[in-house]
Amino acid sequence: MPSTTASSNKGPKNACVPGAAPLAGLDFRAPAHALAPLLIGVTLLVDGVGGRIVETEAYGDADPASHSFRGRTPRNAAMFGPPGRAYVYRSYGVHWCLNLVCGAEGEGTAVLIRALEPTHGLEAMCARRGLQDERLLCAGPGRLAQALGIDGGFDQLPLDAPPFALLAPPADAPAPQVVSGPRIGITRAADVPWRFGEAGSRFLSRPMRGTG
DNA sequence: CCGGCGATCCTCT
DNA sequence: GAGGATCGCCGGG
Repeated sequence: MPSTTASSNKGPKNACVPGAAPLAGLDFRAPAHALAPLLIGVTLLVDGVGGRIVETEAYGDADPASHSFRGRTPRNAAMFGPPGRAYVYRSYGVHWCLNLVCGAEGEGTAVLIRALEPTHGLEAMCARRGLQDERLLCAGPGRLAQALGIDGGFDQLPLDAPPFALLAPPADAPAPQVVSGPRIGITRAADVPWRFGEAGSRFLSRPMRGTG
């Protein structure tokens, strides 16, 4: 169904940018705790490889668990830049982890992508991970970064252009049931229920215990 | 199935 | 100089 009334001012901001990848209709100016559950069910691709987001965590303004809590540093600079870009950091000196910067510019908020249901480029992901087991390909922030080939060179890259792509779920797809619970692997603000996941998904990094 | 620990490196105290 | 927004392996129950 071609629309002759083309682009209204309600459309995505990047709708007319040549070469721009879709942003799945998401508004990255939203606060992290509001955006994080909306990302469940969205497909995340890097160079066409990736899957459906099934687990996220919000890291907010004045959040003691956030890398941005003690102010801007060289490592977390991406968090204080414009929303809609990547923040990639190295964890435990070994793993890379991907965040999507959101909120107001300079606020220092982001959403950590914790798990994907693999859907695109299974062969490439298995090769990078050295695994056959589909369930473990992207079940964790370090695992999914390895599967998608994400490293420090992806820090600060915009999410609305290659190699990144964010695809909204099909219009006829049932909305995923999203549950929340405490975030994983942190010591401060450990009770804040800012971990979000698709209920019943077998691709989570760990089972969701929390309430819906 | 579960808990413990080493890897590995950079950041901030 | 300590400690991670982690992972995978090892050992024991």
